[in-house]
Amino acid sequence: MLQQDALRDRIVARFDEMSPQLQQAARYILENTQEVALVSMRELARNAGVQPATMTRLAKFLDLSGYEDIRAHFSEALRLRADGFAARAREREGEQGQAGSGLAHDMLQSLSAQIARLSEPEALARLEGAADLLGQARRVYVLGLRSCHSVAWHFHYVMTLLGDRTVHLDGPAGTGADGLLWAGPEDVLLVISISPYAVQSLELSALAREKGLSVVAITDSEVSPLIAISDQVILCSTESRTFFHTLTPALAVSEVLCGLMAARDREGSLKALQAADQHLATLDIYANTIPRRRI
Amino acid sequence: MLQQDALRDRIVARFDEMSPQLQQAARYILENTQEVALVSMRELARNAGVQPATMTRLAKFLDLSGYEDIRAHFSEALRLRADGFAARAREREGEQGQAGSGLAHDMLQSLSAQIARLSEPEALARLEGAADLLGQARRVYVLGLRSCHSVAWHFHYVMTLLGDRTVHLDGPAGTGADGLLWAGPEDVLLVISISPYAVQSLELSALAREKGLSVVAITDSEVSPLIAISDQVILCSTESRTFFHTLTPALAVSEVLCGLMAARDREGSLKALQAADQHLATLDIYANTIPRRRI
DNA sequence: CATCCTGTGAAACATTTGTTGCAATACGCG
DNA sequence: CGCGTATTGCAACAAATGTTTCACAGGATG
Repeated sequence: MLQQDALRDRIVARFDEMSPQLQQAARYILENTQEVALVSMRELARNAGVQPATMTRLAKFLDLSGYEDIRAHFSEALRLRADGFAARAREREGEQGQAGSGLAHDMLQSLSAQIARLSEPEALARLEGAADLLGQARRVYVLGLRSCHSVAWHFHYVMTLLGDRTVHLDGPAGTGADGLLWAGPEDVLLVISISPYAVQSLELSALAREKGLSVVAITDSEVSPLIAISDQVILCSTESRTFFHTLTPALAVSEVLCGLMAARDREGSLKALQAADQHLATLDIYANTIPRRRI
Repeated sequence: MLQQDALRDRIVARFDEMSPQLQQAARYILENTQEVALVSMRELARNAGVQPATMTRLAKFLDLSGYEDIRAHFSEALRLRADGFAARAREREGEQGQAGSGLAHDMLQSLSAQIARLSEPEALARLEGAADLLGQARRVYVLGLRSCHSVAWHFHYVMTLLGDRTVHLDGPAGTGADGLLWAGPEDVLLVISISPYAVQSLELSALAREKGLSVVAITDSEVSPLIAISDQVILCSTESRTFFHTLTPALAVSEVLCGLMAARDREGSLKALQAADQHLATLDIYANTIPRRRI
């Protein structure tokens, strides 16, 4: 256990002052950390050869309000560890009076973990597979509606800098779907959709499939309706402590896909980017200082 | 998840036969596996937005004797997973040297770290400050062009679900800027811009400032031109191992801002979201299965 | 239209949980 | 030995858990 663990340290530090029974309980906890999170206090006490009350007393002895605090602590530790998340101690010591003051911190930690989880071997394999498919396509149609628009658009935008192979299936006046008109079996549809799934995204994906396109899906669950009709699926978490779903992991996925595709053809990508740079330069799109006002 | 997981597979396999409520429960379990082991059934049900009884019913549906079987299974999985963690970490170190194929892994690790860095005290303080300012505004104008469009739009989209205070400064036919016409000192401009900075973003921000608006900026550097004209600045890294900049941290920031603002007024937010849900439901925007084709 | 059926929410249920008060015990010290 | 203190076990407690039951709503079927 690499991470700093305040509670664990406290137990060790005060171990000598404890009564024999408390020591027995404490010893068992130290040696079976994860059990604390996984079983009830009574069962833990049973396994430790100790009375249930002793666990409560141990908690009080450690200046905690009750056994629940012990469990909460080790639960959190286990959560983080199972996340495969590089140990980052959560110091909850100073809970500010403000409601939701720790929210930002929690959200960011959680996002960081969710993205880290994407770098597990299985997810990586899926990313590679998807990049393969997208890389071979004659044209890549990108579809993401409502909340997923941001991801779809960003993917399209980046790919635009690398060439003109991508088509964004969106547009004013509901003409988005028209883009599929000339699509065929050599093409690929990249669809991003999370629960609740926009009907139109599902319909268009099904249509694309019928037209013979391959389908790559970025979605949120193994039971997403997109799974059935997709050749490659990338799953990303959307859980958030807020009222809404997060799209940050999905965006990360789309950026990785762009990165992988660009890496397949370094030469071409560089040349394309130079062309894009030049194009944008002649249009005076960018600046580094606040421009004086043209009146 | 490398290991075979019979129960998980069974859930996925029989998902289609489930009733909507069962599906919702099953979906949550699939996406939050570890929570099953760590919290009580009732709490799990609460988080999944489902009645406690539904969890029991799900267990029965899966031919188990009760919910306890589900928990036992995922507990065991988590136990194994946590045990295997040390080994896996060592594996990960070994993989580092690989070229090309490690790109995805590197990118994700790096993104994870960048976001984690945002939860440092100073960044958190800035986030709180920005949320304060945005929360007090009569109206929030959101501006993000080119690559930053995705972030701006996502912020606007989420805030739309919470009310009608935000105005997205973008639109077809170059009319985006017109939105500022009626803006005044009680309003706030949220501008997202990273290097290279779009001229128009800078111009509009300067204009907003002249009209008396407060300015909150999400940008990438302490020497960003936006710093000079902003009341609150949130810095986020855009470094990436690819040819392009990453916007994932910026998106994370925007989601945190949304989260903070929603948390200030839980009541109002919940009510607004319910209204939005109802609105979208009556429009039949969403579905959970691929719709049969309307011919 | 009546009828069945399935899916759902709410309430009641027995059980288990974590906690606490109290008596029994062990132990140190004069 | 006697006494006081600290530790322990036990039993009772309220709160929660997981389960079951029942009634109702909505859709299909005859």
